[in-house]
Amino acid sequence: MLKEKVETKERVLDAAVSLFQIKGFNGTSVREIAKKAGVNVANISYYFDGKEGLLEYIVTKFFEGYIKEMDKVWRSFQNRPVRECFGQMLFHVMKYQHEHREVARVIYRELSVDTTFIREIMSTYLTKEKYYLKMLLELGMKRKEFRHVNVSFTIMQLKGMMTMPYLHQQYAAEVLHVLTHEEYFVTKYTSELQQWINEHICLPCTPLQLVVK
Amino acid sequence: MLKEKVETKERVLDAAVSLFQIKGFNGTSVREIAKKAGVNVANISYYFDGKEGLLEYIVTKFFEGYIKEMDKVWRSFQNRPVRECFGQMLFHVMKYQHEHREVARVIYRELSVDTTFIREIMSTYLTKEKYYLKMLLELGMKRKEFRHVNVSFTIMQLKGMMTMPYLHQQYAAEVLHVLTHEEYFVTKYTSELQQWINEHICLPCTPLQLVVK
Amino acid sequence: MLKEKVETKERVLDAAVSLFQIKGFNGTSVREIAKKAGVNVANISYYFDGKEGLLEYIVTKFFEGYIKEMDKVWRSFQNRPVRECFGQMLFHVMKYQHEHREVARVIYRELSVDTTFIREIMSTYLTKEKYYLKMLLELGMKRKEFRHVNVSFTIMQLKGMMTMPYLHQQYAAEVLHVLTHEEYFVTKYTSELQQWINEHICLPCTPLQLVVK
Amino acid sequence: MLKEKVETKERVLDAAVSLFQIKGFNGTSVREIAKKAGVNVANISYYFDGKEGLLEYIVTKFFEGYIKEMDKVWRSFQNRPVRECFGQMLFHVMKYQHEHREVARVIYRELSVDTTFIREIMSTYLTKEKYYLKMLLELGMKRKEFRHVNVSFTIMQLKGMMTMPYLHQQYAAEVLHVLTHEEYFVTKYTSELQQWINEHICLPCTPLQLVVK
DNA sequence: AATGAATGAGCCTTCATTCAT
DNA sequence: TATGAATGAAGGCTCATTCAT
Repeated sequence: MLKEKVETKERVLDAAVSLFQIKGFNGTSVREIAKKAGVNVANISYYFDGKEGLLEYIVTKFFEGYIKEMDKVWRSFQNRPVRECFGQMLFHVMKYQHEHREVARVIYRELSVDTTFIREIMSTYLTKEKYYLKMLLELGMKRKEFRHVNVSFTIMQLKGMMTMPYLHQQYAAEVLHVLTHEEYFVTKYTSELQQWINEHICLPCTPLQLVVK
Repeated sequence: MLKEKVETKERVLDAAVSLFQIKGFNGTSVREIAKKAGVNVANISYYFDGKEGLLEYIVTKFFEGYIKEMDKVWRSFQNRPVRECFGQMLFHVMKYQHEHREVARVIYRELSVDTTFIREIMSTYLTKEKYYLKMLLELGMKRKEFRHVNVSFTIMQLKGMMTMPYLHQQYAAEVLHVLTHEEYFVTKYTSELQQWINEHICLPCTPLQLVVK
Repeated sequence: MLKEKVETKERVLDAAVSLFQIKGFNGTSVREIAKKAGVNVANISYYFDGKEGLLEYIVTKFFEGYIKEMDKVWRSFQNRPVRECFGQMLFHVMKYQHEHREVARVIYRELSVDTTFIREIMSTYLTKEKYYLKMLLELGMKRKEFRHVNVSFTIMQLKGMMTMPYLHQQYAAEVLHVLTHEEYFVTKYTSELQQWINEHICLPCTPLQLVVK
Repeated sequence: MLKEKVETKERVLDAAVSLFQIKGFNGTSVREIAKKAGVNVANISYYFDGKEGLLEYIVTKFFEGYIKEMDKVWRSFQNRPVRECFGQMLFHVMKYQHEHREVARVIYRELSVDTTFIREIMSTYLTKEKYYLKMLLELGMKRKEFRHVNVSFTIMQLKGMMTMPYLHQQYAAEVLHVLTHEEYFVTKYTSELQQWINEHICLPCTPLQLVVK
């Protein structure tokens, strides 16, 4: 049936993400995935053209949505205060990341290895992300909304803070006793980051209004 | 000769770290390591009791030194202003991490997978690290040096910022065009983090003196 | 094809028995087996879950049939003279052993090593075999058909004589110049054993009728 | 010291026999042997020229003593009744075997595999053993002491009964509950075998006197 | 005589993939 | 679309042995 067909692909994706997230891409075998998904191994090659293709599909889909979120914010805020746009961007990206937190954990880990595919991801999606952030920061600085900051360093710090709870979810849970998958967490953590922007980036006279959806 | 014997073990370690860092633990085969080290494969089992043991050796050694750095700072600063101790701790840990930046990349990546060994590392070294940070933060708050902050969130943000340039070294280089292995970088980035502490944690009246070495 | 599928498994079995018999279980590598069977090595793990599983399959199958033979005789002879049943049992077991003489050689050798699996085999099949023999001997003694003999010793002697030509087939051939695989041999040797039963176990008045099928 | 030197060789032998007996020759590694013996692995190659040489040493030593026992009996009994000589031979061989029962288990198992070395053993020691047995049997038949029996079959039966308790020591213990290492056992079992000779081989008029040392 | 380091060959198993069905 | 059989390559590990000391 038609329904079944779609399901197989979806079930493979779910199983793969769930396993990659815990054991890593190279630590997971296609047989495990197929078993967890309750389908035949050959389907993985059939639908994704191999294990590698499966990862590529997952990563690409994630970043496609990720950039779309940024794009959406950018297009709707173009002429308002930069700080608002920046805050909104942060908020929506965090929300998106939270909704795809298992995939995020997989991706942020795999981004740290050096393969051709990862380089491609960097030169497309991550460069695009950087473009948005840099543009906003520079615009804010130009408009005297933001202090003069080192763009790269700021992005690095921001990305470090943003990815930490999802990449190191287990550390958060077992060492810090913070359950990063809870709805409450992402809300609270995001406003901490927005506060950081306020303190660290915005010029003091005009504080950023926290806009939560 | 005595010198030779030590060399084999050391060469395996170097080769392993270098490869793990780029391809990941599971993405690297023992044969590759042995080949790169210019020694026989069997030496890996001989010296480290298998590939797993090799990783454990590397990780343990790194954290042993890591905690030692924190401990050293803690013992020499006990009765001075907390902000100084906190700043010194950050500085020395960043320095240590920079000196072992390849290992750091391996470790921060592997920390994100779920294995018995990683859980052990968390419950020993990372719990110890958290203990120091938490203690200092709470002491600072008690002494009215620090603002009242959420300890776990603060640690998460701090650790996110600290690990980012080394875990995602390639991203830093290729997307942000920041060469995180340069001496200059670590100095500059560390003072950014210290500034963050000043702004975000310290109460405004008494700014932290940046103490570099 | 259906025929092909069965063949692979069967060919592995044949090759394995043939090699185990000559070189021993531990002296045979899976690659040799696969090569001799003309199939890929991976099939051994695929079909038998590893080399160990292959042996277990062979041994279990052999003893399953072995006990079945004894059982069959037991069920059809229940109320006739014990000596007849005993003789029939010997005859059918020898016949079964002869038909599976290669497997028998493998098994009688491996039975002499100490592994968990072998202990399991002993506590199931060999205990069952002993049960039949003991029962018959005791029944015969009770009915005054048999002399009073030490059951354990008798079983040991009998089993020693029965297994010798197959376990030490090569000795039989090269030293004694007896070709134990010949049809003629098993017939002759079995009647010698039946004669032994007559002389050693049966009371003289009522000699056992040799019943050859 | 001198004492130590001898000890190393002896300790390797003891450890080897003990392990071979339980795990088989191919199932035992030289490292295990060295570890159990408490000596360095290289000593095995040093003293026995490799693992194979170790086995050859053990086997040869055993059979050297074995044949010596037969020879001794043969030389001292030459002109007395054959049955006595035959009985004495059986007795001394069983005694020798019992004293070297661990080695015996190793050897009888390894005799069943097909290697060049085993063929050599067969064509020397086992052929010699057969020569003695055959000679005695034929002499007895000639002198009308023995019934006319098939020499090869008789040897096969006899050897089967003789080796069974030592090769399948574990079977004897765990299935038949007979502890074949006990002094009592060998005495009792040997007289059973001598009785077998009486019944099966000797002509009834002149029974064999059981001579136990 | 005895050692510990080091080797190359080989071990069994598992991998991702393909193929006929 | 989905399967189970089958594959070649590669995985990590252990083997018996050698060598300088």
